[in-house]
Amino acid sequence: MTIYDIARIAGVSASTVSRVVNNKPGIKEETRKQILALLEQYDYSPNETARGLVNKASRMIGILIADIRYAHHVDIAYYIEEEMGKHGYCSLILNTGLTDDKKVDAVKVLEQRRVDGVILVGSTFQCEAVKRALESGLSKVPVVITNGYLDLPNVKGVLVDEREGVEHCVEMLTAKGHEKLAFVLPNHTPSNLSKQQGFIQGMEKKGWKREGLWLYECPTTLEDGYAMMERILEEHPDVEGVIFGEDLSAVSAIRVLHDRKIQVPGQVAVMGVDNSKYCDICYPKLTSLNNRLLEMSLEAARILLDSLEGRENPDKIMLFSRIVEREST
Amino acid sequence: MTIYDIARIAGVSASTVSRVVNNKPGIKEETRKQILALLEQYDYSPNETARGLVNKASRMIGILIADIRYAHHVDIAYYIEEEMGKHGYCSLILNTGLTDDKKVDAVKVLEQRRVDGVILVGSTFQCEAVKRALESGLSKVPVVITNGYLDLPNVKGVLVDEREGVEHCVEMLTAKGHEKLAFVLPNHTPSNLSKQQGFIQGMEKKGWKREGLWLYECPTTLEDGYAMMERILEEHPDVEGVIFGEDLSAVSAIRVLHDRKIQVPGQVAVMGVDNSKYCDICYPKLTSLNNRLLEMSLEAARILLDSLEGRENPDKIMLFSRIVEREST
DNA sequence: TTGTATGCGTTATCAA
DNA sequence: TTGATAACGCATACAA
Repeated sequence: MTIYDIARIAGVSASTVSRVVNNKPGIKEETRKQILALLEQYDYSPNETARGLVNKASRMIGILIADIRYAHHVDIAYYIEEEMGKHGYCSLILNTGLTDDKKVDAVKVLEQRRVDGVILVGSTFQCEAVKRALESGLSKVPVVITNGYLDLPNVKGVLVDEREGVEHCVEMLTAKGHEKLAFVLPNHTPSNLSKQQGFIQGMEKKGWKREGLWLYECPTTLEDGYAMMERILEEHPDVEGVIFGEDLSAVSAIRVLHDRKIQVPGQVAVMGVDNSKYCDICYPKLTSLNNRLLEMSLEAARILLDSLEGRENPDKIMLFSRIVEREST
Repeated sequence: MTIYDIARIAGVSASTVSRVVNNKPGIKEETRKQILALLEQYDYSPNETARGLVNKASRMIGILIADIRYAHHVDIAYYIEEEMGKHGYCSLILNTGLTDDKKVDAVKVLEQRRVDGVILVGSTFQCEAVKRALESGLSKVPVVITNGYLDLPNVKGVLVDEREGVEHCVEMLTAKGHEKLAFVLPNHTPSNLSKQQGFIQGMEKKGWKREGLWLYECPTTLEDGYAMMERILEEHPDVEGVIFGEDLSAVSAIRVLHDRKIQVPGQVAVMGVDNSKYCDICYPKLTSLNNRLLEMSLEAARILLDSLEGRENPDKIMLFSRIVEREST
């Protein structure tokens, strides 16, 4: 059923039907009613593809995300999809993984689909490869990156001061008497590296030497988190607190301590980052740095909508993280 | 940059460029090379919207999901997106919530977008409203529903025998000496109701009367799960086991028992359904009925691809659930 | 091997 | 208030 079909049945031209469909003025009330009835009767549904072609707007946005299965990522995707949906935009969600080539491929897909805007979820997209891909293919559409920044005229960033946040974590733990701390770095994203930076600076303020700090690296899985905590305990049996760069491995670490009958937080305090659902599920409940991912995603959607509708916004917006204390500290 | 632009620069016609772009035969090797170079040089990217219009195929599929934030839903969406992406299809993921009108709206959106196929995630879409919406708008495209079935010529279903699965849970628990069991029903989806049915039948086999069974209802949240378990303990202090229709509330229940120093599974055994990530995060780890959501989603994607590419498949495919024992039973 | 013409379903411009 | 016509970018049948 196209506007031509409807037009033929109604005995009018296609443009008249189009006007009715789009609620344009300048149509006699009588014909409008008649056509509206026909539209209803034949269950007419406008072809968005054709609209997109002539309007040069797909009313779709792209959401690039390393892996939507991470609890904090999925929340972001959910809220963005919901918010954009309210404004008539569909979301094309692409899981890219962490490798450059797949991220670039995903940008190409969005380019072919002629999305009207893009949201990059996570600082992993703050990299040269993505920057170049955006420059070549998507330099004309607004882009928002959460938890990162790309120096491109069409890209805006929503950031969280995770560096400072983790520094506060160090302060809080030492204030509670946990002085011998370790930090566990997840993937090498700019965001994670800045968390590590915060740890280093926090410890230096307490008089520790940079070289002597207990810095570790560990992938974002339960299994790796478990092995990580075991290793820390082996290498530093006197450890008094561990800050993990994300929640999932921290959750496993808690379990290690529990299995070994090491008091949490009595003997060893544990913290995560992301303030995800996992924090309330493990035992004891995990204290975590709330890096405001929810607010960040809503901000990102808002900024993208602003750009899409011609409203101005600053290039960078900064949110402040805060510690959510639970039972593990 | 369109094929016309490239054609003009190359001094050929647009159809020649189109043929090169689509790797069609019947082009002199020399011109092909020349155009390929130009395509590369000018960073040509075919407009999928225009292609979709002429090909009458969007190469997009729709994924309808009540709420992608549920751990088991997001896994499904992830695997479907990945699998379809490999075959050149983009996924339009829409969160519909549980109300009929929003589900119907989502179907309309997919209709307007002229998706080539649809996957409905979860038995919540097995309802009259969705059925009618599909009939009116999407009767021409293949649809696959996971964990449910709709009697429509273009709809195929992938099902899991959760009824039988929960019946086995009852058997297992009673075999371990937990005889006084309660069941907690999440939302009233067909899937959840069949789990409850399995519980009832399992208990009846053990000689219980249907009327005396301890049946409860509880939304899928940590808070509600906590209150639920408290209520069960209050009303039935002699309870020996609880089967929750999904994992999240079960996780909270475990915490209640732990807080009250009630041994799990010594005094009270707890089970969930979905075998989600949550099971490994809580303490003690949660035994859960694996309803094979991962395999189901891959099957759904495979069936949809088969339909899209003209291969036949049975209308229903049944998978069998199995219990994954952890520490809570 | 290549080009011309047409159509996909819309919206928009201009004329009536 | 309405209609004819031309785009939008591409693929394809047919002609050359």
